[in-house]
Amino acid sequence: MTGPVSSPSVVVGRSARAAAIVAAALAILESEGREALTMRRLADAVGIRAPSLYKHFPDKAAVELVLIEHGFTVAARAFEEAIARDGASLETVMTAYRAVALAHPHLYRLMTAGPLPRHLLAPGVEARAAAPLLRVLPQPDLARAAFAFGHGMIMLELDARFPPHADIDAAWRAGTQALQAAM
Amino acid sequence: MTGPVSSPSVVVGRSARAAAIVAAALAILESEGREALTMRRLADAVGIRAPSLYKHFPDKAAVELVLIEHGFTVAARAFEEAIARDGASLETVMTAYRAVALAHPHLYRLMTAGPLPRHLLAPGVEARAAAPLLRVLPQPDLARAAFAFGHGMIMLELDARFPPHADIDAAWRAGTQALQAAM
DNA sequence: TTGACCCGGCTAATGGTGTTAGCTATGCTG
DNA sequence: CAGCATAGCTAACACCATTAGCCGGGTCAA
Repeated sequence: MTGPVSSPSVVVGRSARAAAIVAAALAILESEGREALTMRRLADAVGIRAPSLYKHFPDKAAVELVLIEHGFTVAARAFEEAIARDGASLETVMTAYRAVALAHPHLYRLMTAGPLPRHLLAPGVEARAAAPLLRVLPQPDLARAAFAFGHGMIMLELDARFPPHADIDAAWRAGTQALQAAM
Repeated sequence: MTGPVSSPSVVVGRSARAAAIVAAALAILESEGREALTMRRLADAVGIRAPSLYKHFPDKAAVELVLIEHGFTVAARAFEEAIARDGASLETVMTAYRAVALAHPHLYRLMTAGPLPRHLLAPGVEARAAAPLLRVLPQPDLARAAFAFGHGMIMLELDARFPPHADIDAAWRAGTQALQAAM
């Protein structure tokens, strides 16, 4: 089950049509996954023909890039709210990380699939999402280890790569506590 | 840089043609990545037409499955040799994990891309690759955390997701030591 | 020896993908 | 009012995995 489709936050400065395209793309992605997000399908959802999409975006990657930026913003907000609510601890951030990734699995996959075209990403978007983890875990090496741990856990959980009987909550706790203790 | 293309180990019981197809598929995958592995390209490499591949494999996923099994075997051997050489420690296994993944990045990506069709996998192949980690880290929850940490580190490194100045070796050490200390 | 059969090639074609070229209508602007 | 950019359209291209159907050659049995 995916969470409710939030309206895209990365729409400012775009034409109404472009914003509608992004909204439709996000809806398709979140409900049916990356494979379902084709240019024809997207055009259908907006009520135009596929080639007309290229009047608003240079290619499919450009649409996906906007979705990725949206994903970073959603994640950043989730981390910030979690810290405000539950305090600035590693456990808070890791719990929020898992929650937001599982609430938007297809978006999370898109965000982390393959190399990230950093030079095309709006500046600050990535840094804002990374900041909360660095705040609760200031040592850079340990922060990267924690990031990798969380990312790996999510991917393995999403891909059902753990054995069926595995206690995923316990694995999260064990890893988080190990990193916590190393601070 | 990918390592040298090892000859596929999962070829027993196949016709010579099928074995040649698997060998060519592995060569294409390891040298050019998953996108380059198309049925036409694969058929070209073997010297036949694409539809003729279907006389030997039901579909493309079946070819990829053999490559995945090969990857598990390669990884398992690497772990076993590392333990025999350097002793059964978590650090040994983690180092071997990273080494084998970086030596075969495209194969590693294929192995870990999306859900694993366990019911189609030859029995024991996955368990053999998982055994060394469970040996050096018997607590299941911590072992899963270590697996996730290693997998996450590899994916982030392969996708150049860490900032350019990041000390990836140090992050591996930090995470490994944290898990080690939690045993 | 001849017939049947199956194996492993082939060509042609289908429906999908992203994308480009080129036409046209609408509406804003000088 | 002329001109031009905008944003739609159809047709088409190259590629993808895959299927249908044909055919030659080898094997094996009668």
